[in-house]
Amino acid sequence: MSERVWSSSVDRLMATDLARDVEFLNARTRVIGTVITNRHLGDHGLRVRSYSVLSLACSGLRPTQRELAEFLRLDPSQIVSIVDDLESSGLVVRETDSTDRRSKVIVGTSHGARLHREASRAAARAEDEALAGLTTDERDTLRELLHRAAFASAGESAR
Amino acid sequence: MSERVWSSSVDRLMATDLARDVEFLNARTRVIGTVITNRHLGDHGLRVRSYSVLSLACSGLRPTQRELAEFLRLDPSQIVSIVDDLESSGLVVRETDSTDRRSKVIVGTSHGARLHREASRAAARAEDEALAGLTTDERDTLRELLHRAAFASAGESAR
DNA sequence: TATTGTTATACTCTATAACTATA
DNA sequence: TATAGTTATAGAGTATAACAATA
Repeated sequence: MSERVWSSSVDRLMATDLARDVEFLNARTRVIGTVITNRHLGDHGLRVRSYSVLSLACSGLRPTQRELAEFLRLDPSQIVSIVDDLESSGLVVRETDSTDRRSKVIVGTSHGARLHREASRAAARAEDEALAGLTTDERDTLRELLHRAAFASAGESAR
Repeated sequence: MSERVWSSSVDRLMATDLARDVEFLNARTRVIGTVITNRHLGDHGLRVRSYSVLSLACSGLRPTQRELAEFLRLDPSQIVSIVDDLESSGLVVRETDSTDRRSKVIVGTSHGARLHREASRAAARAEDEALAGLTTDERDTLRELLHRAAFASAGESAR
């Protein structure tokens, strides 16, 4: 069996209502997951947000900055600095959309694609570490339910 | 059936690997959930973090600030300012632990308990809104899996 | 010596408004 | 008139170190 890893202070409070609150559980899971993932991605000079943008840039779908912002739920102005960093590192390039010269399409370079392949393995290891304690089936169920929650929640189109 | 609420830009990118990444899905779900929950809690002058502290203070378990920090995965110094705010609003009080005078136990006042009852209903409505699209059974499953992920992930006891 | 709460500080993340160039 | 990207700025959240009181 797995050993106890948190102090008694923590499981003493697990009897509270808050410990059954999805918003709280989501927040706590995310803090833990982000710390672990940033640590793994840090070996490749990336963090969660920059990895996400690089991943979409290397998907072949040629997203615009506006699409990145909506998908990642970040403000368009935040995308600017993330793309600036990735571009100055030679991982992605901005291409002006030929059909709408206002839009800029973000595409990964060959260097970016190579780094993304390495980083995605690091991200997978981070996920594996963060979800230790869940079986493979349970991880798939969690993924499916989070996917629905992340994309099906109506009405909250923006801030 | 529910109508489409996100633009085509978003579901165009749902075919990417990132859309199956638990860390990303968790982040997106949390952003949506936090926005919704903060909006509901704002009617009572609370936000997610202050509501969490108030909730534990009103649990009857008399948590110390250190316990709050570990359970909520916040730095002890962050607890200070949250408790300062709640205390200056008359919602909680600091009581010096009689068995260890270094520790301060945070307990809700009667005013705090009353506000917490109202706020917990607001939080429940927020959860209901954030998880629209999931059935009751699915919400319970999500709650259970997040609970395991939030508390079972070993090794990441602190920074 | 070690721990609890506290203060101070810096850094990251998030939110808002205004500007430019294109449509 | 509206939209994509950009800049600037402020606020919220997070991380780190040092200190006083107590153990």
